[in-house]
Amino acid sequence: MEIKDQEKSYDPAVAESKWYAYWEGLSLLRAEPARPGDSYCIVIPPPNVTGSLHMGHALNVTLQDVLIRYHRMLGKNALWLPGTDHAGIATQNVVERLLANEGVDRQSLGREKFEERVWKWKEESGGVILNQLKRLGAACDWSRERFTMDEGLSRAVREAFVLLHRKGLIYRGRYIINWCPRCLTALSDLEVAHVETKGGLYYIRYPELSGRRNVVVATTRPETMLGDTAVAVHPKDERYAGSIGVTLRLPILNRPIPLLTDEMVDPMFGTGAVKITPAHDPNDFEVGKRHDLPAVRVIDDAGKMTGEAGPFAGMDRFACREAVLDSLRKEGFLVKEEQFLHNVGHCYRCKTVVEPTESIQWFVKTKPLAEPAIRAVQSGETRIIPPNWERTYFDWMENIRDWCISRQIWWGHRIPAYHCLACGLTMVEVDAAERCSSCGSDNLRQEEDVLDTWFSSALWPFSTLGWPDRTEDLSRYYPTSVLVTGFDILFFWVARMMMMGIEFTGRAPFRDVVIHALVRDPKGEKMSKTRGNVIDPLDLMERFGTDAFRFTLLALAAQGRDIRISDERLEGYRNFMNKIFQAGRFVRMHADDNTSKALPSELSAADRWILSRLQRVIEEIRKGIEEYRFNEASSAFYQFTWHEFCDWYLEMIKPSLQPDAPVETRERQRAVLLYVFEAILRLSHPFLPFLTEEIWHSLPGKRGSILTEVYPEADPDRTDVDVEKDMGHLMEIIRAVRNIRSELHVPPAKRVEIRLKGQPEDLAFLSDHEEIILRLARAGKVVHREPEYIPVEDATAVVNGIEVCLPLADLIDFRKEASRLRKEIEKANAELSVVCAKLGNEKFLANAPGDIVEAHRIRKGDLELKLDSLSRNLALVTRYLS
RNA sequence: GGGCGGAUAGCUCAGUUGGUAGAGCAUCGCCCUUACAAGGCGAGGGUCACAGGUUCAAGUCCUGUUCCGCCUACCA
Repeated sequence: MEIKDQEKSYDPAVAESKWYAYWEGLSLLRAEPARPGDSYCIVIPPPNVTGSLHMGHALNVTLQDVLIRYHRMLGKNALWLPGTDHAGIATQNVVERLLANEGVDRQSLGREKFEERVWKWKEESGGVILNQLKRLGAACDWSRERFTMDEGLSRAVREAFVLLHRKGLIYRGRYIINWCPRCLTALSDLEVAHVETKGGLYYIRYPELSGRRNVVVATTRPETMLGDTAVAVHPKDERYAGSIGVTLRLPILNRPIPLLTDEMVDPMFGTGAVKITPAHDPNDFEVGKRHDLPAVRVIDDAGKMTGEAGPFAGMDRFACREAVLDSLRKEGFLVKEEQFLHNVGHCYRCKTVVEPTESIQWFVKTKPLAEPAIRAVQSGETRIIPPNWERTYFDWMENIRDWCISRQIWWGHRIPAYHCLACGLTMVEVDAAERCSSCGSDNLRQEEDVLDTWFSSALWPFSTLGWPDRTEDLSRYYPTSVLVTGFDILFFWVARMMMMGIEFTGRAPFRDVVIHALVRDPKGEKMSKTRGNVIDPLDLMERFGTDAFRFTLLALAAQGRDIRISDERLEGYRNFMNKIFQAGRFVRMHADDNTSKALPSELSAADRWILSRLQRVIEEIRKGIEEYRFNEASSAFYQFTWHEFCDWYLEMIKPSLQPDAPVETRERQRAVLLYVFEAILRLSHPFLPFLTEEIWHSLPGKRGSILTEVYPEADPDRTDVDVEKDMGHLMEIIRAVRNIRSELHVPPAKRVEIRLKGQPEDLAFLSDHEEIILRLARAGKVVHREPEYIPVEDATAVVNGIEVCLPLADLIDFRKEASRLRKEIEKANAELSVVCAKLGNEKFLANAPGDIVEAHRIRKGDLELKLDSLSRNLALVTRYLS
């Protein structure tokens, strides 16, 4: 596995095609509970089996992969457990569509055949996304892959259901729920998406039976009037005081209904009178219960009007709305129509308008489960990151309502309840019941409904580890270390895992919950199929390489902010990948099998400088990863690798790598070079798994996978403040010379002389490292001048009290030089006045900390010195001009 | 209705105990210098949305305003 050196630039396809198989082949991704090390565990948010990789997955998975690889390199016993979710309604819809293409519907196929068909589909197409995760580099332990409907997890679901039922935390009853007339199932409150919709507000006159007076009600859904069984007003509403208790006549159907009072009514809205439809409105349902009103279902499961709707029976609910309005208009009952903006609930899977409907369903009683889940976050047992999501979590948990968990679909965990057809008893059992425990009849029928997909998802962090069995994995890896997820499923999933995790294991399922951003298109719009602005991660990986793609996501992953992905950004990081690759080539040109792996004891200033910088960047990167500030970690790495290691360090050490350098110097230099570069690769392996593995194997020496290397640790003894300062000055001098050369258009080939003027002690370090200045500033020689030296025909700059003079009499355009100096003076003056203003302020001197004041004083001195030199030099130049 | 977030260089965004405003891309010069033109070197560009306040000192803390997102809610 060698890189061909004739390749001029990095070709990601080559590296990406081989290394994943290599890791898998060596079982490097497999976790072993028996191995030592603190455990570090992540369970993947299981993608839907119907899914294919989108940007959200890519970001989510990249973050987790960074964490897993990082902690593995730290020596932790790391497990990343992958899997997929059966995604009840979504999957059923997909397969139903396939069947429709064949001209078959699920009813005619029958439940059993249909389920077989879905399983078959799952086996054939369900694995697509997992292979896509591999392309991303996800270092998951595939030997532990799970599926929410595999045998173990299904048993966990039944077990959980039974335990909750025994505790009275699952119940069955007739309530109003959200019904999707297209999916033909109940939905939980969360599965209803509210969409602001323009509609009408219709005022309808309900006459008193006596005929003397009328009550006018306002409604957005006139068709439901057919199911009205009362009209309600607020008890303190004086407008209706005289009418309370009278009987009204429901228009069209002419049904007598009472006028009653209820606190729920807002007297300020509409007319202050509300029509009550207990069968089709959650509020009305409650009112109906309080007043013992009949509930009349006028809309059936498919959204068609029932026989109760009289003349409208069989009509679609929306057609009926118009028909009812027509009828009311004709008969003079419609007194007013207004435009009205309100929220309409839609099925989150198929976007059909949801119909609130009264029916018999199963529910989880959530309050008792929510309380400990709230406490777990309050106490810090689980941390939510960034913490501003805590409030959202608390708000939802504190106002939680019971969770409707039964679904009238076929694909999912069938509820483990058995109805006795003989005596009517319902039994809830983990294993299929054979006889009625009350009457002994064997005429039992299992509940037809299946569970909400999110019920099994709620068990995911422990069911995947073997629960309800007390497995080795469970005790080793639970509670898990971190959950990485998007905020869109905070309630659907995170909150419920918290509740169930604590209920069944006694412990919150995660140490940390990391909430990351949404990935948007370059214009900042949410990607969606209907908008047609979906960016395919696989396409980006193809075009820019997986590592560049991952690095882009990481660099943009600032906490609490959405990500806009764009080609420009990817290009930049693709170039960075190539930069690292080229640096690898450079290292390979010099280091060989004989190069020492240990750092030599004797180190040049440049070596000590890069090593010192390396310690700092190691700390920054580690801190960034540990605090989930991936953008900070990646940008620290970028900055160091490109602009310090490549731009400065490599350039500085080139001479000592040349054949004419003394052998010992060369060998020492090679050792340091290899050492630092290896550190760079190890540091970035969690970000750039393919590139680093590729280069790692190309370096001299026999090597295993970089995946199993130790992550660099900062060594405080290698940080060297002095050398950082000295080298900083040296670099500034070089920059100053380059600036002058560039501004004055000195020909690149011109070897200028550099005269450094200053106090001997300030010049000492520079004179020791003249060769670096010569090389990087393209100088012919460096000469030191006493402070008394007067640069008559020189271009000049001032850096840290040292005057940099370039004798360029023959080359200088003195007008340009004068304007360059004026610009410098202007800048320095502006800054000086700010600094002086502060130092002249007594309150500043009295209140600001000593080190700040001192820093200002030093700054002032520097600026004055600089101004002094600059203006003197300007005077010289202008004299020359005239 | 409630909550959360955003407004900083032409564009996209960093900026965590308040202490001299940063990056990438784009722009403008110069350069094929033997790792890299997917490159190197240099440069220009910001009254940090607006108005107040706290402080010696505010992009950073507080209050209010405007505009833009998102989440949530049983006003028919």
